[in-house]
Amino acid sequence: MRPIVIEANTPVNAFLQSDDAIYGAGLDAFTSIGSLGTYAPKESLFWEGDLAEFQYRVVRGTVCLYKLLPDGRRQVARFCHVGDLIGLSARTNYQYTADALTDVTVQRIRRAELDAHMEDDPTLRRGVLASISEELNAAQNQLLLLGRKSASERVASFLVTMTEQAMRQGGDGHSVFLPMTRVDIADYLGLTHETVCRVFSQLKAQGIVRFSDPHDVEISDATALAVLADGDMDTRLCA
Amino acid sequence: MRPIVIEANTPVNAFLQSDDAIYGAGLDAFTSIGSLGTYAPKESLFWEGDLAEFQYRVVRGTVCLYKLLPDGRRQVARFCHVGDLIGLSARTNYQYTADALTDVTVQRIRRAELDAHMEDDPTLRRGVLASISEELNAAQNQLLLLGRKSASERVASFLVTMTEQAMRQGGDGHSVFLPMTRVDIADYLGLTHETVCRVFSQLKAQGIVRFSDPHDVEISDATALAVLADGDMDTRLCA
DNA sequence: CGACGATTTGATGTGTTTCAACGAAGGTGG
DNA sequence: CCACCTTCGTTGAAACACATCAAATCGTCG
Repeated sequence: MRPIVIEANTPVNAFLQSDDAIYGAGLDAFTSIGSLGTYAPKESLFWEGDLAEFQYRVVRGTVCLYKLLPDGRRQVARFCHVGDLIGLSARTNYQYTADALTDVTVQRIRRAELDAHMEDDPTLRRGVLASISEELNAAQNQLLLLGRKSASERVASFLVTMTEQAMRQGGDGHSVFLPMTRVDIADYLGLTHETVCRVFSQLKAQGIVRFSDPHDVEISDATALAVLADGDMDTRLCA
Repeated sequence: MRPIVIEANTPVNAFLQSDDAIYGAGLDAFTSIGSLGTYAPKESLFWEGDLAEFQYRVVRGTVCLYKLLPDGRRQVARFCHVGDLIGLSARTNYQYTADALTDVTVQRIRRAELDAHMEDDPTLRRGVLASISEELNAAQNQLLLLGRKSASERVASFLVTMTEQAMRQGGDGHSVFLPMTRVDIADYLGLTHETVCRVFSQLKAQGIVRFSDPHDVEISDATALAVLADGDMDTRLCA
């Protein structure tokens, strides 16, 4: 049973990113009318069921969105990185909890304000629609992962996705930082943290990845990883 | 290995619904500018990877959206019922395949046309945004199901969802028609068809459901089903 | 009537979970 | 500054839920 406690005094994973790495076409409204907020690791931006007053855009750090079952089982729906929007929904209440994994900076904007701006700004509208539709896309890929992939395939897919993410933020595609814990990864992949560990160890033994420490992966064989992830070769990650 | 074949001559599950059961606020554009299309069971509306020329709205019948892995493993992302929109995405290509499960009627609208209408019609915009955001919501609930629920919980959740769906279409909440096969259900729930069968049999043995035939469930104990689905009592289905 | 697909049930196998133990790192308090 | 404690990560052994393999039944259609 995972305790539902907010603790502010935890090890801070240095995961700084330059502001110029922010992307997201047509989402300037967040910059111009949003207010900045900062959160320490393990702080919650909001809880599932809360009135959805704000919508967010990540400026720095990583946020984890998840749902809980009554008995404490947890499913992470998404890790949000720089540029991602959080809290878009037609519902009046948040449908998941959002926790900061690292030191996080967000632009916060009131729903009503965003809605008003969207009425006037076709570019913003398209940006928001594109963002939510990409989110849906990612969720559907995750359905395939959770419903049909083996443990190794899930972990490999996760590493491929994290690598792509890192490259969008200017990474070289070889060294990737994982801001989340093994438990977070497990709850994202529908596994236990022990299984995630074991697969990481297998991948190390096969010479596909190397860990300088638990949060720093080096991708030694991106092709092998991509094949493992999909049973398929057509990927943008081939060495 | 599931053969990728379109067959038009298959048993037709009578799943007629009156047109007045159609819902969806602000989506009249589909009615006014869309053209009607009909599909026989097992016919495909489109394939994953196809150029996404049209967007669809279901008028009659049930459509099944799914993704395949290279080795044939399948994950059903969604069953689309009357009123649901299909093919909304910022991508230029479809991200999944869409098959008719029953005789299906859809309103078909060209992407460019829908986009143009959305520029002019705030109500349509809100309707589309609400639809896609509900779709995202459903997908996130399915992530929790696939990542963290047991076989019995998955099947119970499925029956609860199907019952709610039937009630939105005017059903009484006791008798529910399941247009899909056991394999479809299994591929939706991340199980095998044998496991789905066994859980159905357990539920029958526990007096929670009754089957007059494999496609017609009678929900005898909606409360028990809801508890099984979530380990929780707060549901709209309680007898 | 015979063939085929869908459903159901049984027997067996296995991938992942569960339970357990240990080590490393970091923060806290004496 | 050091002992203590907690969290996180890792690995091993055992248990289990579900998958796999197999076979029988049923309904439908040609």
